[in-house]
Amino acid sequence: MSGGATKPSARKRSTPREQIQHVFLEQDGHISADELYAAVRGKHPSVGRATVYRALQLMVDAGIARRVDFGEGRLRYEASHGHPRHFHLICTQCHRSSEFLSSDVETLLEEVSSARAFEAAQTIVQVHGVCQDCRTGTTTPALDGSSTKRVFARDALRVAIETERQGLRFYTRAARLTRDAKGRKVFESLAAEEKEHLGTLERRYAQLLQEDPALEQRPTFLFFKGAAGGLFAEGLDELRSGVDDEQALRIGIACERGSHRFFKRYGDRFEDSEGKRIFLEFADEERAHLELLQGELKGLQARLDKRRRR
Amino acid sequence: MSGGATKPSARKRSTPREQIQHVFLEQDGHISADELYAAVRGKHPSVGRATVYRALQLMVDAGIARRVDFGEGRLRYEASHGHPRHFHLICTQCHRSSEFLSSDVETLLEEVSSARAFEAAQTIVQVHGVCQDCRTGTTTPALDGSSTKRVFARDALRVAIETERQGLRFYTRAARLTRDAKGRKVFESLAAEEKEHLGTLERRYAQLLQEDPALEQRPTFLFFKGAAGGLFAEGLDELRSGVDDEQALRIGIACERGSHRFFKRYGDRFEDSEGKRIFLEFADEERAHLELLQGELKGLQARLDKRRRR
DNA sequence: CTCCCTGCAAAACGTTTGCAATTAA
DNA sequence: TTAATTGCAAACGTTTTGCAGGGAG
Repeated sequence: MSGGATKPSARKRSTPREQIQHVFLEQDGHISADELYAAVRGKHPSVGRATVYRALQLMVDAGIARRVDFGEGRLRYEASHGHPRHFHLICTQCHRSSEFLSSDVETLLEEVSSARAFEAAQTIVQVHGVCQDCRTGTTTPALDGSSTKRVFARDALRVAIETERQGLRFYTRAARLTRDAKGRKVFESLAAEEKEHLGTLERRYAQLLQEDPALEQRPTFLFFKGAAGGLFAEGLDELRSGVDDEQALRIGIACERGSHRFFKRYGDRFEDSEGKRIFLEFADEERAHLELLQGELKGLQARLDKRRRR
Repeated sequence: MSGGATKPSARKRSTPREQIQHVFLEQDGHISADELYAAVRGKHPSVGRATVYRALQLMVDAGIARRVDFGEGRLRYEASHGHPRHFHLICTQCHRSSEFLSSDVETLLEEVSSARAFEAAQTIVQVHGVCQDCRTGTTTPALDGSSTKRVFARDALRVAIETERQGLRFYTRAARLTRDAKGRKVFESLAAEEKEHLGTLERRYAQLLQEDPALEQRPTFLFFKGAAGGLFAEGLDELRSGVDDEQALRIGIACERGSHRFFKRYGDRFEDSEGKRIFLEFADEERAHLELLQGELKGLQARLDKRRRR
């Protein structure tokens, strides 16, 4: 655990540890210690098995690698850089695994932990079974590292775009319903803002598609449901049943707060990546809206107070 | 066998394999092979380690035991009889684990599997972290086998009672809204039925509490949310917005179908237990309601058709 | 007699450690 | 010089296996 901060500067061209790390990082998927040892031996025949184990341990400590245990009786390792933490679907026949993330599952598990006063540090979710390829005989190529990143960015964008759309519908409707002129203006400007940002997100999405035309066909990585989308939808429902200006503001505030929290929380917890950036930028956007609405609510209340006093 | 010398009369009454199984079944919680070996040796010193491993494998094959891997570098085993499958909260400090089940998480994971065309066989969910006791210094006694069963029954009853209550409210309101005399009668009789059944369930709950007065304080085992409760609640919402007889019937049918499916699916998948029985009985109840409503819908449509033709 | 079960010891397996040699600072 | 790093081999803990002895049908 000790000599962390100092860099083991150039002693040879590269030390065995650096060689191992280099070989590790160019692997895709989940590699076992022995597989890594073999790969390293291919390039650097003098490296010992123990050094590989020690290097893996160090990479795990440094956050470069993550240990995964599929219950095979041996451990596997995956590169963590740019990869969000995730769950696994593990095929018992071909022993390949595919990754996914469900923010809804994570939320539920947090609720369970909290109900038991349990301080969760790490969550392992594995679904063991038979994959599509093994059942149908087709062959879906495994995702390499850069594809995974793009898929993650794609899904993050989809969540953001979907939320943005719901936000836009919400503010358009709220503007229509609001009688107070100033309040209406706020909703109108928010709607305009959402529209513009929606355009930005959609352009980014299109750009991502250009980088990888097959991207849209790739299976979903990030599953979300109630998490963020549900919030604005709920607000929309409430708007439908007829509300006054103040209530509309309050509903908007609740939506933006929920949305901000969701994107902030998940963005913070992702590894550094395009997907992370998308989430955090979106969280900022939502917070700005939140603050605008909060200010507007105060203003509205002040005006109402004044009117009442007269 | 060496037993001949030590035990004069009742020798050879049970084979080592039976002895191991017997000792295994009287253990609580998750036991490792070595711990079981030690426990068996306490009663039957001649049993070999390999026989313990072989017996465990056979019990797993026979469905008596379940393997669990907490990533400690060794496997653990738990008795499966009467225990529903479940997820784990695992304390990294005291190495104890507690169990829970979330039907919502299961549902979400099924959706993910289905989206990936993955045929799920087994789902592992482990939350690693620090338990309440280790953080606060208190000591919560571990649940023994019979307590776990009672907690499970308690939670199953709670889900059933909650669903029943929502059903009662739903039918009471539906009866009030229905103009067609025959349809109203159906809703009224359904409401009466739900009321009576609710009483039965509540009596069963009270009885369970008598068996273990501390039962109500024990932490939740079965987490449920949208799964069943949400269904009737949604139906109630729809009723509120004003519907005609036919729509009310359709909403009721949707609710009962959802409810039936939920209880049937989970009941089927539980190990044999009080909780399982509660779920399956409830599923039957809901199916009966479903059929009644479907018949009533047909009748109503026939009457409407007749009226229209005239 | 055959067949399966058993206990013991040995092997297998992935992983860690002791140690002496090597290297960098 | 000192401290860290390495390769090798041995040790480690868990689990499986080979095998010969025994019991039951």
